[in-house]
Amino acid sequence: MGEINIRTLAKELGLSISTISKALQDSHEISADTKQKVMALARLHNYTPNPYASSLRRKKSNTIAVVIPEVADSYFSQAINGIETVAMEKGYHVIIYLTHESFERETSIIRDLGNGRVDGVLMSVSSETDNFSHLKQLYNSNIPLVFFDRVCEEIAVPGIITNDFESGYRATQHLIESGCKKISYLSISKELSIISKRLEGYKQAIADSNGLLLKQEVVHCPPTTAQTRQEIEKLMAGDERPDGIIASVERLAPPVYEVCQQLGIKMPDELKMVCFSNLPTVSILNPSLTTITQPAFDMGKKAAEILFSMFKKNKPAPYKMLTIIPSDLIVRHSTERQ
Amino acid sequence: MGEINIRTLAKELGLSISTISKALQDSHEISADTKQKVMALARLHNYTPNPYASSLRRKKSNTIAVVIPEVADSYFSQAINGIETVAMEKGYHVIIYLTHESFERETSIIRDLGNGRVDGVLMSVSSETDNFSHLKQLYNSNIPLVFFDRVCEEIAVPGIITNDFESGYRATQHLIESGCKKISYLSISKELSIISKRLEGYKQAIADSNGLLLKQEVVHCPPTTAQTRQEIEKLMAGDERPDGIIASVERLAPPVYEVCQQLGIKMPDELKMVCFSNLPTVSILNPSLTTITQPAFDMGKKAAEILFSMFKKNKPAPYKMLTIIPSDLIVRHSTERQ
DNA sequence: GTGAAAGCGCTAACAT
DNA sequence: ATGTTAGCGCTTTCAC
Repeated sequence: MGEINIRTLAKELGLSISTISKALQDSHEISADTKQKVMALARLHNYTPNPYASSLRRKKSNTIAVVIPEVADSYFSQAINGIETVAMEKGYHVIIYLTHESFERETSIIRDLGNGRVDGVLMSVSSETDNFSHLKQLYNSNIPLVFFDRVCEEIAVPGIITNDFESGYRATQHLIESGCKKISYLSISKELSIISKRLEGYKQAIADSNGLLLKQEVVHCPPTTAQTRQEIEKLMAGDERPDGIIASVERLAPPVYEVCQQLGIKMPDELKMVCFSNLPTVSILNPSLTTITQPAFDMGKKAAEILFSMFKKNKPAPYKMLTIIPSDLIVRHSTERQ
Repeated sequence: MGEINIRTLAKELGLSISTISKALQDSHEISADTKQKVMALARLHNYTPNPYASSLRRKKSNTIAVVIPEVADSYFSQAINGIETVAMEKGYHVIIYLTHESFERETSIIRDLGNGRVDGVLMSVSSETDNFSHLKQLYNSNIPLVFFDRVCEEIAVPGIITNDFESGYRATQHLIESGCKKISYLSISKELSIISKRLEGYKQAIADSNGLLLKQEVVHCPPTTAQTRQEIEKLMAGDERPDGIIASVERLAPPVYEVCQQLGIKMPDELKMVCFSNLPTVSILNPSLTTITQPAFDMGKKAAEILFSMFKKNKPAPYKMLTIIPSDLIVRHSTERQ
């Protein structure tokens, strides 16, 4: 830490500490002349007030936490861009915490967030999370909390989501219209709100397709790539293999392509797929991949905006308000009708 | 911020403030019995010491900054995972700052980092950066700094890099061996160390292929997707279009595929490409993409480890030490010889 | 328009 | 083994 502080500046200018402080904050109590001098000296020394002293005194950290399962994921990294846009604009700092889909890590991260380190928390819950006491505790410590994408309905705070049910429905309907008779749904969690809503949409679409005799099936994909790959091999090597797949998150698409290549299954002839994905390369895959594309940047941006609105004390807390930003179904070759 | 603090605990237990503080730090001065009671009460109230008060007193923030151009990039997001692994283990917090390749943003971020907010900085410089006074200033304020990937050679601090020259050489050599006669190099910056080293490798490989009469050409790709797309269209629609491309960063690959599709240029028959990329989807592209794959996670991890080693005062500063972790050339169909 | 002084919550000498 | 106290660097009342 630098050895020059507000006291040094005060001495150097023959002014009091409080005058320096006020001048640096451009207070109207201070004469233009003094402000000039103070600012100039501060710039000269490359001085900015110690953020920890300032935060301690003000009881405000100018920092928010973003708690997500993974950063190497196009949805989350784009959401971070949205969050960072508004944080930057407001002069806030963003601490990133990664749970790697582990309940234990999530718990220990959240428990460390109630002590004033951050002014607010933006969060997407891990796929393992089925107990919410850590979140309730955070909620009870009165620190503003906003969920995005993977919300937790047990906690009465705002959430930014996309139209997951409808997206699951449209994806499935699209596969049915493309001629699929047996559609499998690749899941990653029984707990996650988004995954189950997408699943409900899928089920509803199948139910609504009376008379088309569609088989349905939910395949649970484990967290590691290798395990997921095995699960998909098992699925595709079986006698009753599907002719349509809904992949509920982007990391599930590559193993499907790989298994198809390995087993000589032709897409879209023998298998059609829709994937929830924001990857920039979906359009140049072989075949190009039909996707449900989420408004990741906008969801992150909106979540941050709502969090910042909660910082204004006078404003009433937006109790459990849900903001829905719709996703797009983008049709490409992986679902082309034969 | 919570209203319960160390004083509350002290009163509640009839002990002094300092006893509480020491007990919470598991000091050997405190009896096992007292520790028990203190820990229990702290847990009951979900109390942890105010990090800002603690940081102010200790002159240590337990926080590091990661300054990168972009997070929605597989290299940087994987590097963050490596950084986070070691930060988590050491009980450190990670603040992310995004420059979006803007020199101005980079400068203002760095200028705000000399005041004790973080104990150290990990950084990859922006492609616009050609003046290093902000970095020198940070260096002069004695806060530990480590570069990874995009290092700045003007500053005498450690850097973690990969074998960029050799990778550029091998990529080019591979294209030559696959029969290319005119190889274009897609650049994103004239300043960036990594880009120019890869470029030198490219030039050297061409120079070393005496007698094969290879044409070379460097195409500069602007920051936006649309502009890059135009640049590549111009390149590929021209009379003397290349039969080989080295794409120096991953975001340059999709537009090449798209332009080829649009103009009916067949890969790898009429155009072969090698791309510096860590995208998980390269193997399922059409055709699958030959890549130089960087050890992103390991580079992030190593950078963090070196930064943490600099925190130990007794250790000598690792003056301008360069750590090189090699990349892999992974051959796929985009460079298949006809 | 400027200054003196209290105190944010904590840690670490230094008592005892 | 426990307690007293100074002070980290800053902001903010309150006085002048």
